[in-house]
This record gives sequence, C-alpha cells and structure tokens, in this order.
Amino acid sequence: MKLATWNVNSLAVRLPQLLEWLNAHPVDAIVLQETKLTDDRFPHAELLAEGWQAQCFGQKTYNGVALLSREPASEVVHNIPGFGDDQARVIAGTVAGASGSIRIIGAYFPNGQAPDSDKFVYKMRWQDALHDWVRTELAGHPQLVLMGDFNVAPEDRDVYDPVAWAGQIHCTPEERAQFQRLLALGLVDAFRLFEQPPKSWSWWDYRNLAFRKNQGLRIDHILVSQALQPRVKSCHIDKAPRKNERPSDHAPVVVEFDGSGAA
DNA sequence: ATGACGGTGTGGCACCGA
Repeated sequence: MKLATWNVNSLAVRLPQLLEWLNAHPVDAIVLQETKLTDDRFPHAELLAEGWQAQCFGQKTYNGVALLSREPASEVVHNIPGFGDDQARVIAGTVAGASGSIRIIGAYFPNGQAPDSDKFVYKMRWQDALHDWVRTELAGHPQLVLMGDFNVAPEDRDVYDPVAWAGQIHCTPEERAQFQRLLALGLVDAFRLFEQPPKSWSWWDYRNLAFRKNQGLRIDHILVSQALQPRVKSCHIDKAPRKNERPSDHAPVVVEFDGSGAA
C-alpha cells in the first residue's frame, strides 16, 4: 500500500502533471492541497477516466483539499468537526487496503504569515483543534495517517538556512511545539524512520533560483500511527516534479506500507 | 532588499503563499 501527499498549488494548472506523476508512481491514495477550486469545477471526469475516485473540499482562489483513491473512500469528513472555519483545509476518509483499512487525514495547515500576525493566532487555534480531533480519530481508527502541507519545518535540519530562519514563520518554537504535540498523540514522522539524504526539502521558493540552489524547507509531512509504524517500508520526497516546466513549488511525499501483513 | 516567482480574480493591478 502506497500513499502520497502533494501541494499542487492549483489543480486546474497542475492536473496534467498530477496525472503524469500518478501514472509513473502508482499509489493507492493521494491527498492534495491548494487545489484552489470550488467543488463544481473539480475535474472528477478526468480523474475517473484514469481510475481515480475523488473526494474534494474546495473554495474559490485559496486553499482547497482533495482525497484521491483507487477504492472509494468512506466516512468522509470535511474540515475539523466542531471548529468553525470558512477555509477548506482538511479532508479525511477511510480507504481499504491489503492489511485492513487506513484512516487518512489530508491537511493543509495555515501558513501563519508572521509570528506577530492574526494569521499566526489562527494557525495556533487551528492546530489546537486539529490536535484534539486527531486524538479522537485515533481512538476510533488505530490505523491512521495524517499527511499534508504542515507549513512547519520541525527541526533545523529541515531548513536550508536555520540561522536566517530562526524564529521565522514555519520555524517558530510555537509551531515546532505543535508538531511535537501531534507526535505525542502516538504519531511518527515516517520520513525520519529512514536514513535520508541531507538537505532534503519538500518546498522551494519560486524566487531566487531556490530549487537550483537547493534552498528549501521540509514542511510537507506524513505522520503514521503506532499501529502502522511497524509496516512502514519506505518514505521519500520525490523532487523530480519540481523540475517540470511550470511546477508546483512543493514536491510530493510518498510512504509505502508492507502490504503482506495479516489482512 | 519593502525585491525576486507564480496563481487567482478580475484588472490595468492587489493579495497571498512560504
């Protein structure tokens, strides 16, 4: 079983690249962020033609998330229950796998803009609500994956210039503490279960030739529950799509589970 | 370096992302 997450920065623009990538990298499900599409404009037909069931939760211009899967998802949830939010940032669903079903939560965490901004306050409130909801989800779904664009670089080794970024958005102690609180629920950062190339990033600024200079951040993550951890076989960032013409500024992250375990 | 690039909406640009 393979899962992936990708901030596509406009699905309308990136649909051909997404389909191309999915063709070359067969996954069982993928969560998308920043689709920037209202649900009436979501490309269900194009995806279905390639065999993808899609659950979408979008809005105009900003945000928007989706869950694509080979098998239809069940128990679909939009945003964090009980947390009033006019921004479309979360989609969850249960997808059947070879070793039992997996609860998938796809999330587009708020950017936060700057540590002294109202948007940062919202980011903290949003993460508080996510934390509490994920705890209840874990209770009902021990096999759970929380993945998406977290907009947090958890450690200095996830930042190309930790000195310049110290205390800046994505690197504040508050955001990193929130990330640790999620791990404390019994989740593990799948990427760090394995030896990885140094300077592994999932996002590079469009400006400044950042990709060419490999100046980036690792802010897209896949967290897996304790019940799934023994079955994690690999996790990697595929930076190849960042080399495309007109790429997303984010690269997909992929996790593979050992599917040969007891069903 | 109040910069840069790219997407959106709808506009002659502003706003947002990270």
